[in-house]
Amino acid sequence: MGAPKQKWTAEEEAALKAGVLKHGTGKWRTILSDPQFSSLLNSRSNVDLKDKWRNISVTALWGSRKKAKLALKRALPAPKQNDNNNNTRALSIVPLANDEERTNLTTHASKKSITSLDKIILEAITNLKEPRGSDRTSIFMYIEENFKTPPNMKRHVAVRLKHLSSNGPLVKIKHKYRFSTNFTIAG
Amino acid sequence: MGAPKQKWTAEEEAALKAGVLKHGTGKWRTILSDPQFSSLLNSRSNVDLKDKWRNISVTALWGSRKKAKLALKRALPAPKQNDNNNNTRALSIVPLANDEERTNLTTHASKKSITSLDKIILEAITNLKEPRGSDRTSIFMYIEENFKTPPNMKRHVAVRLKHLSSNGPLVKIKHKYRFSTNFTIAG
DNA sequence: CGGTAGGGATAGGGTTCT
DNA sequence: TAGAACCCTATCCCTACC
Repeated sequence: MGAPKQKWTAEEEAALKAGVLKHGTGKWRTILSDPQFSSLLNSRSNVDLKDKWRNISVTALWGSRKKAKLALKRALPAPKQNDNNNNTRALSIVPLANDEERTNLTTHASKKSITSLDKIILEAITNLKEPRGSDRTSIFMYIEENFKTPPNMKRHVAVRLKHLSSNGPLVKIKHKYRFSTNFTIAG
Repeated sequence: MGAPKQKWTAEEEAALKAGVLKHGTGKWRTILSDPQFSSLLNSRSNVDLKDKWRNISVTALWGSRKKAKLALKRALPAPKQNDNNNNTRALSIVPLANDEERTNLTTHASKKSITSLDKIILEAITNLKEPRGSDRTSIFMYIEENFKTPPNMKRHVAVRLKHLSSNGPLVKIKHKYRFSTNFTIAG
């Protein structure tokens, strides 16, 4: 606590961007030592520069999509399960177009253009990183956000969840104080 | 998502308080990993601990002053040091009522009904266990949380900090990249 | 040691639920 | 309106690797 967070000012951010343009990314100490920037960045360390640049990059990547998501979230106060589509044609789930984004966030799932549903479910649970496991709704939402899905995705996912937890790599967790059942990866 | 709010039990709260006294504030993951507390807190995340500690601190800090302060805070966008209480009557700081808790959890501070301010300051720094020392604000907060204080406590503490660090057992630490000064116990 | 990359933790503002 | 629980993410810290 001895240190309140030191928020980046617009000037500092501009200096960092200019520094990267001049010296390239990964040259944090060089940027700091450049007299052109050192006065503006004198309260930052090379590691601070690296972290801030990472943060700038991430928000730039996600910026547009995030706003759409937030708007959606506000429009739907209670996004109740509304799966009235009984279509039963085969599943074909493919990753969303902008793969650089996904690659940033996933550690192990790669850019295959077609992935099996079970793998997608495991990826969802892994990346959601919920300490007590993820429930079906969370898993649905993750998949919807990260893959192009057919209208009956939820039904298929529910079937696979049941299968994976009865004789596979998933474990059901029923919380003491909650109603929903969560799923985690066994081990 | 599919999860009603999980209210904190008294046991969990006690475990959290004990954990903070043992490891210091801001050591949420450490507290969670400590076998002394992990079983009691196993349904909480490190972020849950942080949030709960914030709630505890806020409600403990302000009994009656709360509303006035909040109003003030909203009125002043940049809340500069505003200690306009120039009262100079003597300090009388006493430990908070629930001494069983404090005594259970602190190793050396005992239940004296009156403790000298210098001792309280050392207790604060010791128990906060901040790796690079604690700044005045942290010390103030610790004292306000653990003792019943008069309105001009901060002024007196500031005076004693200056004294203790100029010719006593405290050492000032000035961080390379920051403005605030921290204090640690010399040795 | 000094430097960078990347994972992970924390702080503090916001939001939701009761 | 308020308080408690929870979410979001910029900032900061730790460790592995040169």
